[in-house]
Amino acid sequence: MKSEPESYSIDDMKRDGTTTWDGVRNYQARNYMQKEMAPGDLILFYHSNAEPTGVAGIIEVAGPPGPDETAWNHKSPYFDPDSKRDQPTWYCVPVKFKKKFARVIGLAEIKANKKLGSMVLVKPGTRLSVQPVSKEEFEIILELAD
DNA sequence: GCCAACGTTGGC
DNA sequence: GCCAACGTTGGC
Repeated sequence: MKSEPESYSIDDMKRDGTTTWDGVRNYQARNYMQKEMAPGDLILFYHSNAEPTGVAGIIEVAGPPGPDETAWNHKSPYFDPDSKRDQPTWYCVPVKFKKKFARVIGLAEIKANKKLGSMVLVKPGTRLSVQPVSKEEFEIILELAD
C-alpha cells in the first residue's frame, strides 16, 4: 500500500497503531481491498513521492473490508455523491502497525534486484496505490530490511 | 517543476 | 462505442 509520507507516513501509522485505509478512489485498488485481502494479511507500507521513495515498514490487515465512510462526508476531499448508503461505491480495510524498517528499502534498490523484477511495483506504468505482492517478494523485501 | 502513463469524463 | 480532453499519480 502506497502513501505519501507528507500526508500519512509510517511514523503516523506507528503513532496511531490502527487506521482505516480510506480515500482510495480507484476501482482496481478498491477491489484488492474489498475482495483479495483478509484479516491477518501482511502489507508493505510504501512511501511514494518522498525522499527516499520505497518500502518503509510493515502493516497488517486488521479486519474485514467495510464501506469507505469518507465518501459520504461532504467535508471530506474524498466525498463522492455517487456512493449510496445502501450500495457503497468505495470500500476499504482497517490496518494496524506492525514494524518500521531501520531504513527505507528504496525503489532503485528494488528495481536493481533481479528477484524482484516481477513485482507489480516495478512494472512500467503501474500507479495503483494498492497492489498485490507475492509471498516470495514480500520475504525478499524483509531480508533486505535486515 | 516537469512530464509520461494512465484512468475517467463527456461530447458525438 | 469511440476518442479527445482533462486530472491524477508518482518518479526524477
